[in-house]
Formats: sequence, C-alpha cells, structure tokens
Amino acid sequence: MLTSVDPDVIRALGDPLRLKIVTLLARETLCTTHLVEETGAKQTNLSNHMKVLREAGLVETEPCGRFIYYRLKPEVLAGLSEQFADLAASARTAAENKRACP
Amino acid sequence: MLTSVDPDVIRALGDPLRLKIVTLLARETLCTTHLVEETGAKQTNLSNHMKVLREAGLVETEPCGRFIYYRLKPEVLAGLSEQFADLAASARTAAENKRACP
DNA sequence: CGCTGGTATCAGCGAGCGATGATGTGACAG
DNA sequence: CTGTCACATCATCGCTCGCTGATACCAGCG
Repeated sequence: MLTSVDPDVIRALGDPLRLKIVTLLARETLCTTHLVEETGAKQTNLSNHMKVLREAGLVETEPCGRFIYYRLKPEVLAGLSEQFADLAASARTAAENKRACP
Repeated sequence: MLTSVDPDVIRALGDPLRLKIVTLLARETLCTTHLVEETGAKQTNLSNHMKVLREAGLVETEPCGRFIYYRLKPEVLAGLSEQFADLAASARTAAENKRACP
C-alpha cells in the first residue's frame, strides 16, 4: 500500500501557528496559559487551534486541577515520518517509471 | 534549533488534490496531461497546483518536446521524514518536561 | 508560415478558514 | 454561596485560497 498520508493531520500542521504549537509541545508538556504566553495569540484563538489539533489526533489532553495540559502523541508524528520516508523511497525509483508521451 | 518544519512544504501537501498529485508522482514521472486524466481536474487547475508544488520545491520539471514531465524531489520528502522523526523523538521525552502550573 | 495541441498565466467568483469578542462551564479560594 | 480564574464554545467578520473560463505562449507538423 502506497502510504497515502492522512490529509487531516497535514492540514493541521499546515497552519503556521499550529506548527509553532507543535514544536513547543515537542519540547515540553504545556497548558493553554503557557501557550498563550509563548505564542502571543489570544486565548480564544489558541483554544480553537487546540481543538483542531485534538480532532486531528495529534495531541492528548490531561486535566490537572483547573489547568489542562496538552501532550503530543509521538506515534502520530512517527507515522508521518515513516509515510514520508516511504514516499521518498518510492519517489527515488519513480524517476525511471516514465509514462510515455500520449 | 529543534527542526521547525518548513511551513510552505507542509501547506503545499495540505491540499487534498496536491497530496494526490504527490502520491501519483511518487509512483511514476508524469506530465500534465496524465495528471489531468488521473485526477479528473481541469488543466488550468492542475497547472495552478503544479505551480504551488514547484514553488514549494517539491517537484522538478523536465521538458520533453511540447510535454513537461514532473518529477518528485526525494530529498525534500526525506528531509520531511527526518524532521518528523526528530519531532517524534523529542515528543517522547517531552512528556516528562512538564512546566509547573502558573 | 499558419495551424494544432500542450501548458502557463490572468482575472474573477465563491467557499472555507483563521481571528476576534461575547458568552458559557467547571474548578478552586474565601 | 459568591467570586475568580482557566478553558471551551458560539457567532461573526474578513481574507485567503482553490476553482473556473479566457487568453497568451511555445513547440512541432504540414
């Protein structure tokens, strides 16, 4: 099976702010307040993006009192990495599979 | 610096049609006519998306008579793969780096 | 040269998405 | 119980982006 990467996950990562969130979360587990400080975005805005990331299956939430911590799901990122590796490997051999001009 | 993935490349892959184009190109080198047949999209539309992919540095063009062949650049995909692998590895250790509740 | 076919570019329209403000909910402190 | 704080949801506005049709460009063929 030729690894069709999940479009939703990639779309979620396509937004610059969400990408920043992901890189921040890759370093430490944070709650919304921290993310607001780090990114400078409004809380509402952040919450919206977190919802997208949650629905894309990229992050997990962990309540801690009134705070909610967000944690990246490494499996998803690892899966992406593998799928892109497959694509790259396939692309290397594709250079010879040139379909004839019609 | 912790591998900030190039947003442009990811955005380019975020579109479903472009993702389909990329998976097709991962299998064989094709020209626009083939892509029009395979995807069912209009030629103009395809040409637009190819421009995006070209500017994102994902594909190379190779003229062949009046046809233009598109070829994936495996290095870019491999780079993406590696960056996501880094993110995944970093995310695995991030679960312990929990910043204190403010 | 003129014609045909393969591609790229341009202009315009419409849908989707991100940003924002107002509001709701649930947990802790006093 | 009341107030406050952390966070989510909703509704709305504005802009970006993808799609389409018209058109221009270039290569080969007769």
